Amino acid sequence: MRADARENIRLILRAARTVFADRGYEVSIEEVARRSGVGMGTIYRHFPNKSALVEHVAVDVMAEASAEIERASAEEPDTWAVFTRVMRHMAQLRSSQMFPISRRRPTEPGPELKAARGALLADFDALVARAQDEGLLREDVTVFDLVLMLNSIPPRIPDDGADEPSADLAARHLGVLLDGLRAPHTETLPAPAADRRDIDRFFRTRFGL
Amino acid sequence: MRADARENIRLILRAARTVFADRGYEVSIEEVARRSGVGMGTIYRHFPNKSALVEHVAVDVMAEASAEIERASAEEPDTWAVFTRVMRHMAQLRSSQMFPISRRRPTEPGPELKAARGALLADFDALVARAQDEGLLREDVTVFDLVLMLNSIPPRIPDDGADEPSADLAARHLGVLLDGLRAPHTETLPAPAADRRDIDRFFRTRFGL
Amino acid sequence: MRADARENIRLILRAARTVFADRGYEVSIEEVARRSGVGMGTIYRHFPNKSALVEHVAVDVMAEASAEIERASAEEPDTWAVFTRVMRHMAQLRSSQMFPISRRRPTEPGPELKAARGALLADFDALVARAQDEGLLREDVTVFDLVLMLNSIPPRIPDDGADEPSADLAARHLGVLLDGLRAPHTETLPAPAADRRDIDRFFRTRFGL
Amino acid sequence: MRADARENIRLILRAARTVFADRGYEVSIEEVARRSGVGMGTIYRHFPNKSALVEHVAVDVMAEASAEIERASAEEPDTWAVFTRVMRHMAQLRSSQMFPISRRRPTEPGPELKAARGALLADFDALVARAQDEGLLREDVTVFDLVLMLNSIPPRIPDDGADEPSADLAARHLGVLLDGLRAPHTETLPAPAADRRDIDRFFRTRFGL
DNA sequence: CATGAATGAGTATTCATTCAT
DNA sequence: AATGAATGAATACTCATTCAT
Repeated sequence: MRADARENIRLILRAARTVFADRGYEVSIEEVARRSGVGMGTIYRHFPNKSALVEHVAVDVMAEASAEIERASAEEPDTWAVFTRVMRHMAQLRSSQMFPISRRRPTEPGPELKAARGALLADFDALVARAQDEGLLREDVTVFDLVLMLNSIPPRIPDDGADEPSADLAARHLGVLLDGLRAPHTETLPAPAADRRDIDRFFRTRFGL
Repeated sequence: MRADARENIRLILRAARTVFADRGYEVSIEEVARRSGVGMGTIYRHFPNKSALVEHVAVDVMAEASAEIERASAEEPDTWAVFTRVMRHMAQLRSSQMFPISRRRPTEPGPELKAARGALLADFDALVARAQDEGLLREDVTVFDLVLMLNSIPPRIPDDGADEPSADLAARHLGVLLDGLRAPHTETLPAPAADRRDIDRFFRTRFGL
Repeated sequence: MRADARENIRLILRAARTVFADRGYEVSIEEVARRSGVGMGTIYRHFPNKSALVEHVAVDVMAEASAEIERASAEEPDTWAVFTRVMRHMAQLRSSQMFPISRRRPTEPGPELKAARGALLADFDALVARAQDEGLLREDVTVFDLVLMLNSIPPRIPDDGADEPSADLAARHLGVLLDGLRAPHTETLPAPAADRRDIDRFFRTRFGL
Repeated sequence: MRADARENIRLILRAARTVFADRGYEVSIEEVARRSGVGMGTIYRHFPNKSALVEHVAVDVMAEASAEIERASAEEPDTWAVFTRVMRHMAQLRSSQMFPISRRRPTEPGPELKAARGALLADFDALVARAQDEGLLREDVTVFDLVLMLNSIPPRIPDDGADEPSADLAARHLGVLLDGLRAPHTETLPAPAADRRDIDRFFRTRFGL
């Protein structure tokens, strides 16, 4: 692969991540191309279709999240500190990109996405189990709940000049969630209706991918 | 107004509410028509354009939420019981419809929507203040935080026959949130970056309306 | 036929004539109904479709034109005075309605229209021949030229309050035409490419009917 | 700009001019695309909307008319010859395209259109004034009358195979008009109801643009 | 390889016509 | 007989994807 091609892929992925975060998965490929500084055709050379681009961004974000779990586990002495740091990191990755929502007809995710997702879920689940074992995290939540919660944190809205009052909202939202997740708890959660064995189906119905 | 016309409006609003909840604001009018059992033209007879239909649904939902605040306040002896009941109700109204999200160019909301929204915010804010005064609800959240939180609760995904494992997720999510909202709390929230005086702008940037 | 039905037909035709004149043949039936003060269904009770309504208006106007030819011939001593009076009358009937222009797929005109058109053409042709025989009207124009000319006179544009500068334009246009039609003349006209035997086809391609 | 794109623009404009002339401004973009031999999307790549396409065609035609005024003024020795040549040229440009008629809600014309229209009116007005000063053209007509007259000349109707008897009609119509415009004259025209200072308004109410 | 022009299926909206009230 | 609500075909416009330059 030529150096400029590799560089273009980098540019595309960086722009896509930003623009998907700012304006959602529904932005046109032309917009992504404009922000990348490359032509539309270049995007299609490297990604067979729009879903593939979205998937690639998602895979990158998931890999970063996995890495952060590992890093935090190594660096933080306290399991709750690891957990909150990971949660904050994932929230900052702009969760709406991590598990991109599209109401369109869902597509079957590619193997890379499945792999990255599986790895992330496994890593995250291990952390969750550890925090629960230590009595820090309430017992009645699962990694699936957490993924949905992270995904629900409102994305930053890009300020178009004026005083955009949104920068803090995500952090405040996350703070409340963390307090709610800490053991012990008062509210009793209804039991999960089903166990979440069919991960793919869960994500496919929840998200576009 | 003829009886059948009134009935059709009811059918349209009911179908629109469901289909918007299930598949988002981006569904085509044709789909709404199909699910209503009426023709597309019938929808356009009663609603000048798609935005008007969305607004009408949103106004209905908000009015119901306002009514529920009043009803719960009258019926429940305990302020926290009022609060949780209202939160549960609003979550069940499928919050994603209450404040419909669209990433498209936002349109200026009509006066009915502004009125319903203003009324709901005022009613809800009074309840929030009461709960905070009584030391039940953490002091550092505002009605805007709550609106965003409600809106973030994952919508029910329609089960297409198979074992849809989502029915419980919303309730679980809300349970965690409620625990996080209860005073006292551990996490310190960052101060709001700005006060939310420009309600219209807040909603316009956050949601499509 | 009930008296109210007959009255409704009158109302419809009157409104249709005005609104077609003001806003063209493309106005919706709903608009015609609104201006008539009757329901859309009533129009369709009396006229099988929109073309039929247009035809009926056209037939009425043509009949009036025929009547005016007869009346003017009886009242005016001078043939040129007859001719100009008829031309002015037909221009005032708002020629664009007399032969309504529609660029849509032309429909086969009904027998009434053909009859009224044939009668008018015959009457008008007789007048033209008389004026030409007396050396008043240039020899090289035919009744078909005149019909097209009348039809080309710009309709009055309804003034929406402001100072509409159009009231006089039609009269000025007609004045120039009449001077151009008077014998003798300077310009030599190209010979007609074909004789106009297929009257129906001529009108069908020229106009919508 | 790529060569094929430039070629496509040329094809589109040529087809649009013809099809607008033949069937009016109301033809669908799909029809224009079919006749151009390009896809609909290609038209929208080059023209943001239908009005822009219509305007572009109109601007082209007006520019050609302006050029013809200049050319004729340079080449013809006699002012009346210049005038008739220009009139014939403008009639052949198919006046219905020069000032496109649409009964739909008029749109504000773009700056290019206003400029081209203003330039053409100025050039034409100078010629009219010259012809009137030399006593060749009747004094009581204005450039606005002439524009409307040109616009009233019936467009060529495309012959769909059969013997279309219309090729000569426009020339005959114009001949009569020219005779009517030549000084001296017999008919007295009513004074203009208003002077035509608001050119934009005049065109906007008369035409669609 | 990169570019961006071309394509055409999909969507919101209008309106002639039908039909239940 | 009158009404106006219901229908759905037609049309402007968008955007994912293909392909000529």
